[in-house]
Amino acid sequence: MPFANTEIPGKFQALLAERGIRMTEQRRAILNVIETAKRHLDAGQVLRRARKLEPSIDRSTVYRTLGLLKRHGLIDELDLMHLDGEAHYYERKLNRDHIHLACLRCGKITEFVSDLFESLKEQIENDCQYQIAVARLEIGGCCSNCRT
Amino acid sequence: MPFANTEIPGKFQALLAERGIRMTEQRRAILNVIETAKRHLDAGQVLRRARKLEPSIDRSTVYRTLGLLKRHGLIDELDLMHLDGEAHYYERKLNRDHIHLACLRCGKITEFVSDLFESLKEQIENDCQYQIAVARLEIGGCCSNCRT
DNA sequence: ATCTTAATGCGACAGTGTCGCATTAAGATC
DNA sequence: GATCTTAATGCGACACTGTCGCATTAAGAT
Repeated sequence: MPFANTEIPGKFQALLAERGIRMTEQRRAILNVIETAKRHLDAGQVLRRARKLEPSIDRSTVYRTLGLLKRHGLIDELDLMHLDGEAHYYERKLNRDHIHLACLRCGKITEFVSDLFESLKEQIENDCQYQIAVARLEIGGCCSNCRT
Repeated sequence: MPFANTEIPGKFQALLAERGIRMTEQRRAILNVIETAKRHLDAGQVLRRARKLEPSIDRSTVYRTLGLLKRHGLIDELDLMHLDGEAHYYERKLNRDHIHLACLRCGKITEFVSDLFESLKEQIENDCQYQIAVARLEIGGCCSNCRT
């Protein structure tokens, strides 16, 4: 998935094994797809790609696996301003939260990290007495390419 | 909708009239529902409430009207971390963007404004050369009530 | 009162995501 | 390696959201 690709492939598998979760051919295929994806994929795209590795995989297995990874905090679920239909997109969770900018004209997704974002989250935790589990900042607008 | 309820009821109707958009009984009912709502409503809830004022209203009219209001920048569409199903929630657009905090335990939605958020948006516009149309910051976590 | 055309209701549809249930296979145990 | 327990799978059915085309209705200008 986008951004620093410093993650070790197979990390998901190791992390799930640690927690005593069974590994199946289907899961291996799905994890592989997500770990090696270069862009944000929705559930349907994950299914189609995983089927190339393991043709028997069913739609519901993909949803169940995505749910599993979400519950274990290994992936984040995004809407990306619903640029294309109503599906959700998934990406590996990295050490640092990032902001998603979706160009409403060309559909390009840009990622951005910011210390200000980190400060804002801290402010919220303090001022609102909130314990943040997920923070999703999505921006829709017009990218520089589309304005020139 | 939540927050400072300083808006004049009927404002939507006036704004749409200004732009030469036809007013119908159905639209009046839907606008009324959204303008007087005290919490975030999804399309289905808007439909049910609007039907109490104008029983003939169809589902597709609600969707078309929500689309109209969105296109004219009068309402914002939210996901609220999909606390309940996959529907979208709608709220009157106010002068100032606010952050939505969704408690994953009790489902309570809290709203929060922050200068830091405004600065962050400025930073993004500058650093990324982006023209922001919509900025949606949604946070999932645990509210103070649920932790005591 | 007439006319144009935007807006509506209706029906059909595609897509996403969920669930129950019978079957299969992971991986622990011997 | 064979056996066993139970988690995971595939399948089918389902609910729900959101979209669209089309014939009909009614807004509001004339």
